[in-house]
Amino acid sequence: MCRDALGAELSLSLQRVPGDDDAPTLGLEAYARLRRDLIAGQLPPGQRLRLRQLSAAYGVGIAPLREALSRLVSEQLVRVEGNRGYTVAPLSLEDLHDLCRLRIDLGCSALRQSIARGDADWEAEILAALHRLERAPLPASHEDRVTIDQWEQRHDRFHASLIAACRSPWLIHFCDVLSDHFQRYRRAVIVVTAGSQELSRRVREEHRTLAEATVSREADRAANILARHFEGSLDVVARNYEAVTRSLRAPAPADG
Amino acid sequence: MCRDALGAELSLSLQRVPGDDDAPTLGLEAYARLRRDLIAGQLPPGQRLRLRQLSAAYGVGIAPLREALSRLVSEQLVRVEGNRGYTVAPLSLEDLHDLCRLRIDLGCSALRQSIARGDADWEAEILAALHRLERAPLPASHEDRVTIDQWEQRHDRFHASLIAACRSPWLIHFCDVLSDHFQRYRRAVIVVTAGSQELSRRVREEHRTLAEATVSREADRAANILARHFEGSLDVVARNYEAVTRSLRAPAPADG
DNA sequence: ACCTCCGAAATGTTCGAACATTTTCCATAT
DNA sequence: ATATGGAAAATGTTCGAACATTTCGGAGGT
Repeated sequence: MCRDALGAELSLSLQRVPGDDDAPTLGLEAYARLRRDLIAGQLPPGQRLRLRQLSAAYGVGIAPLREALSRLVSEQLVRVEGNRGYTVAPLSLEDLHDLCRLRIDLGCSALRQSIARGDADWEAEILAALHRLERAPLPASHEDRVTIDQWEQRHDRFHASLIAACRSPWLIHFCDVLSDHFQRYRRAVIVVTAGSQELSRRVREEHRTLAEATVSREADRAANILARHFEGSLDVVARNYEAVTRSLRAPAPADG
Repeated sequence: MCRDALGAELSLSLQRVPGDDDAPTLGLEAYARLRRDLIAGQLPPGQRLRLRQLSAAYGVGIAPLREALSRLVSEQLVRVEGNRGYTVAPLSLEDLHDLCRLRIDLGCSALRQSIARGDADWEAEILAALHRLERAPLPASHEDRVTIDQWEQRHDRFHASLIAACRSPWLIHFCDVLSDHFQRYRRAVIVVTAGSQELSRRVREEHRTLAEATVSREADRAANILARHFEGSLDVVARNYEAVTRSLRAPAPADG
């Protein structure tokens, strides 16, 4: 009986339940890993993605790699040219501004709908996500990927919780897309935000008041805070982005 | 000299110019063909996409097929489950309503921006697209794919021309996504629209006044017409969709 | 009659090699 | 020196076979 029970348990743990979607194929794993590295900026914009090189780096064959890259092409994180391979999608100031304008539009719309339709569980999730975000340490350096990853994950989750009750899967999807793309720009400058006491204090305050206004159903105020929060992020990122590209375009005037 | 010139011309026509992106790989061709068939409803919602079967039908190997399907997964036209293959994404009434609500929101927003920023070329394109749409014959039957394809193509192009000047690539992209998905629902009932004199006359009138209001820069009126045009399409499709699924769910009450 | 187990068939996944295209680079001619 | 042509290398693409997983169906037991 003991052996039978053990056997049953074993087969159960190996079996796949109907709603299971962990899907442990190499193609899907490669997709997740590439996506993470793309958004985190580990693979620099414009860089060519040579297949044999990627294959060695990620330890998977070319077939699952191409599958993963194909999905990323549709997500606009990767570009493809027939017979000339894949490259990391470039960043640009125009794209950044377009991204942010729409993020404000869609985000505020989603937030208003969420406020109109959310229940107590939705409110609870927001407060929980806010708490986790506030407890996440700010990264001290560009190299500290673990801390950056954790902060970004909790930040994403907080913003996702705000609009989770809007009952529009497509709207949530589009907000996610924009959020992921914006993260590529933000990752480059997160250390700046973290380095400035003034700035990080302001951002924390914005998150707090945003959660407060949302949970207390003040739609206009919440939407306003969200819009200004996004505008503020754009400001920081754009300022820094300009500085970076300027230094790349022109030779350094003083210390060259 | 004659031979040299001929040779030069030949090599030129075979060579690829820098900005060329026709990309004649099997993977990209399969992607385009599958996408067309998915949107046109040739591959019914929910149907399993067996690889060897598709491979035979489309005359390409499994590798390029998986590439194509992976892209379609990201576009939400196909679903994938690890180790259990691909299926055509299902349709649902909830999805249809979500789709249309957002189509109205984003479409009107894009139209307003387009009206604010468009130039004379943009106006000309709208009038040209409207003309082509009005000259497209309406399909007489469900089987008449050539006519349906042509009408849908011109209809898409007309709506695209309206928002082309909004200067927001992301907004245009999202509108395209929604438009493609909505087309899956509309295709099923286009014959109904075409069959009703009353309905097709009304739709034509809507397109005409929409173009007129847009070109004469009456933003409020144009946005209003567009919203009601989308609502009207939703109505026709939803009514028909309900009828179809009802007849599938319940046995026919009279002639069973 | 129902359930469980197990093997066979079907199907999805991955690899390595073969093939095609693009890119690089060097020899040659102007 | 610069431009041209074309081999050689690098890279992208595709195929067919091998491998893994899932699904189907029947044998055996309760």
